[in-house]
Amino acid sequence: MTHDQAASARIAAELRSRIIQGVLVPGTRIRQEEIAEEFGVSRLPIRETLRILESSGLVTLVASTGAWVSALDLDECREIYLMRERLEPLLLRMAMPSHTAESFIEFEASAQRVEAATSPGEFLERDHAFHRALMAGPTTIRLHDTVDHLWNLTHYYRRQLLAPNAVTRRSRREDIFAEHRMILRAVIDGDVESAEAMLALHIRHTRKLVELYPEIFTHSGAGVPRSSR
Amino acid sequence: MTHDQAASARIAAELRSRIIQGVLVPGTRIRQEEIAEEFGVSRLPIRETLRILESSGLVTLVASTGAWVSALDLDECREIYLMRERLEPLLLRMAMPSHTAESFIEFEASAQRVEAATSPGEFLERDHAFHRALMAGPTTIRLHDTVDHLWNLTHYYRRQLLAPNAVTRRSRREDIFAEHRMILRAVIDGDVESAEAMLALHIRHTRKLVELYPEIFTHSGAGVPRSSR
DNA sequence: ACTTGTCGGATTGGATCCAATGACGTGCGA
DNA sequence: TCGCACGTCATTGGATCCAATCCGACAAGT
Repeated sequence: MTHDQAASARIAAELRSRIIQGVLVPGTRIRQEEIAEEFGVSRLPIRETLRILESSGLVTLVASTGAWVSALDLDECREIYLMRERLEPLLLRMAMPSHTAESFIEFEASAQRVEAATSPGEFLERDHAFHRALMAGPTTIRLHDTVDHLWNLTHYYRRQLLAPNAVTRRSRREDIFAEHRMILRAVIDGDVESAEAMLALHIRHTRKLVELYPEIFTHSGAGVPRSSR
Repeated sequence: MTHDQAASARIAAELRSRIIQGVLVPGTRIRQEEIAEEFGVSRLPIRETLRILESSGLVTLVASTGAWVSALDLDECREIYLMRERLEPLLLRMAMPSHTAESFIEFEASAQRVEAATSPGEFLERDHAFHRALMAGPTTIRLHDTVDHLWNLTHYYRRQLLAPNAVTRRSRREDIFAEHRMILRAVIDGDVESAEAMLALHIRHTRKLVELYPEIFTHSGAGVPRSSR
């Protein structure tokens, strides 16, 4: 079939993936023609793609000038974490009624996979999978999208936090595992209040860690337009 | 100047305004050519406009088929209210440190204007202004945008709730005023915890009211594609 | 030497034109 | 009379072409 979905949406998904995986570093310029050539389409769908990414905050575009991968500063990152501290517990609460005994087994396995991760990339991937599994509910599309969106916005910096510095990785690693187990325990017990509180604390701890390493927000490129949305 | 901002963004803002003001009813189809002709531009910027509105959930577009103003059902509306119950108190908390004595005076005046509103449209307008004023902070762009977005998504239904039925309007009116005053009192006292709790309760009460009148979600148009995001 | 004005290339924004897909209506057959 | 298939038509999706804007370099003047 010629287009199982619109080209703009498909390319937007691909670019989003590159941005959150750090292939496209915040601050780098995006030239329409370059992307168009790579995907073998005209510039037109690319323009639509950039509008989509802009309205979700991943790309900052200046009229008649160009598009850049949005960069966050520490305050914005903190703000996003604060939002996650409020929203993810809510999402977890709404997902919990639909969990079953089979879900719990899968959650345990997922938590095990996080602990068995050997590389930062693997860890990030599996950690995200664990959180997504816990909060996967049938009837919360918008909330789920919002949470996913917030996660995407900070994914690059989370990776920065883990990748270069073995110290931050070591010190926090065991804490994260313990927190995961406590969240999982509360979920299995059906204790909504504990699960919410523990998940909020989990995110809060990560935020505190981010605030300890503000140097990950110093992008070398000086002329990077800041995000406007 | 030929374009102080991009045409797609300008038209997106206009259409958004029409949707939240109820000029464009949820479920109505949007034909690109029609809009293009009205604004005196080609279909191209309209396409970008629709992508923008889609990614913010106001418009649902089906590949090669068309675009419709997104319609909510009761569950989605409840979900959005639950998100607001979590996020708006956070935004209020973050805004409070920047408030001054002059702000307080303006808040009082704004609350008075809400109570003096004579028509449903006026009431909605002033109520929104009051909430926005309370939560206007300098350093919370993304949170503010998210809250504003959630507000937009339910604006039409809030209007529906007030407009036709004098009973719901009467019964809740005094409660709303009282809650506004209690929130304002807490804000002026600098009591963050009370302000957060009271605002959450305020939103919760409105949600409960919405849940009492599910008939506002019965859109006559049968073939309306549901929102996917 | 530094600032300022101007010119040129590169890049984005928009309009028109063409192809492809989905929907609706009609006609044929059971 | 009802159901299915086919053909036409309206509408969307994409490509190419043209105009407007912005950035950088070069040159001239102070």
